[in-house]
Amino acid sequence: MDCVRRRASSVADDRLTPRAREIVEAARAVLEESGPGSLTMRSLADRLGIKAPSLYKHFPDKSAVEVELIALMLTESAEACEAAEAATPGSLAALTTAYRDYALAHPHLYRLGTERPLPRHALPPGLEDRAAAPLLRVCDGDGDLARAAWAFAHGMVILEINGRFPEGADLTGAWKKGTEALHS
Amino acid sequence: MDCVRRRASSVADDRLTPRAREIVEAARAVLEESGPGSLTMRSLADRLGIKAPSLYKHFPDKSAVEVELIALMLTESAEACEAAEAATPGSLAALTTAYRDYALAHPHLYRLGTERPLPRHALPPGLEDRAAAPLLRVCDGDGDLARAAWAFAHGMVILEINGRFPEGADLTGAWKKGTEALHS
DNA sequence: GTCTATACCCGGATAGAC
DNA sequence: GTCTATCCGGGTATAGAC
Repeated sequence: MDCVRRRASSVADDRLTPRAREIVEAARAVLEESGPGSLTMRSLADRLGIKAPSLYKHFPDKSAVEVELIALMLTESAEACEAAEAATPGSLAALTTAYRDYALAHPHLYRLGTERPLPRHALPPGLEDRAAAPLLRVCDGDGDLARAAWAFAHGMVILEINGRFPEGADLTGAWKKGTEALHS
Repeated sequence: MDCVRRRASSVADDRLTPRAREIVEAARAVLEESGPGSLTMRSLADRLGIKAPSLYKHFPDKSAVEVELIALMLTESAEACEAAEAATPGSLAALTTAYRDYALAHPHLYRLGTERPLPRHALPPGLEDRAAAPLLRVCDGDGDLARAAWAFAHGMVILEINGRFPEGADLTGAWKKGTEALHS
């Protein structure tokens, strides 16, 4: 199967022209540095050294750019989970740790990719399943358990990103308790 | 202690003038009907039959209105959980069910109350603790477990609100699995 | 406590020249 | 593929009269 070598692309592959890929990378940089409220067509153009109207030669509208960012996040977090699974097969703890680390390293991107319904029709085929697969394998195909574990991990991550836990609370205990309870 | 009877206020108590309370109730209605993007000072004024600038006689700015909405959400969800605890003491399932029901009945309000850091300085004293107390009691004072259970419940709720689970997936199985695993 | 008028800023997006 | 010029809408918020 290694004839189908998978590229560790920083931005989704053939779906985009080279220039469009550069734009998405710039959008990602703006988003991660300054948050979603600062990602505008103007700020994006500024970072690229062009004017905002030029962007519309490459994307029909802003939401098309955002879709690519969402696809990017899903791909990267799937890759992170696949790597964790490869390193420590069958471990829910390894998976949740990888998931947490990725999300906290890219909070704005993670949020963008989870705060709205998936634009399924516009995503690369199979991406959603790919992102879900490692967790489902760890749960031995138990979809209910996998969803519960996902909810736990997402809840922990997003509550932390949103600053909802008290002050400097140490959350490793909560991660441990939850992961062990759902264990697998 | 019943000399300190607690009112089942629809909007936070003495913190606000009667007119300000009406404004918050209108804001709640707009938010729940049309979503956060539609809650503007203009739309809020429209619903009240006044002009937007008049609102600034009652609130210094828009965020002050939002703080009241957040306080409202926390109070109501705490009340829902307290009622569930009173009806079925010691049951995590009863608690998560009440939490879920409240959140899904008021998705926009719930989201507003969880998507950003708590404005702790502006909230009624003790409200955050009150909201956390029932879950902490069910977890026998185990803070790590309580946080894990909260993350699970919030994750389930917010992923459902955000339309992230596949199509018409039945989630009761996942709720059951997660609640039993964290059991208490 | 409400009004009118208005300032101010910012966003997405289009037309048409080069 | 980029530009300039521009439109259009929408938001928060203030000043000052009544």
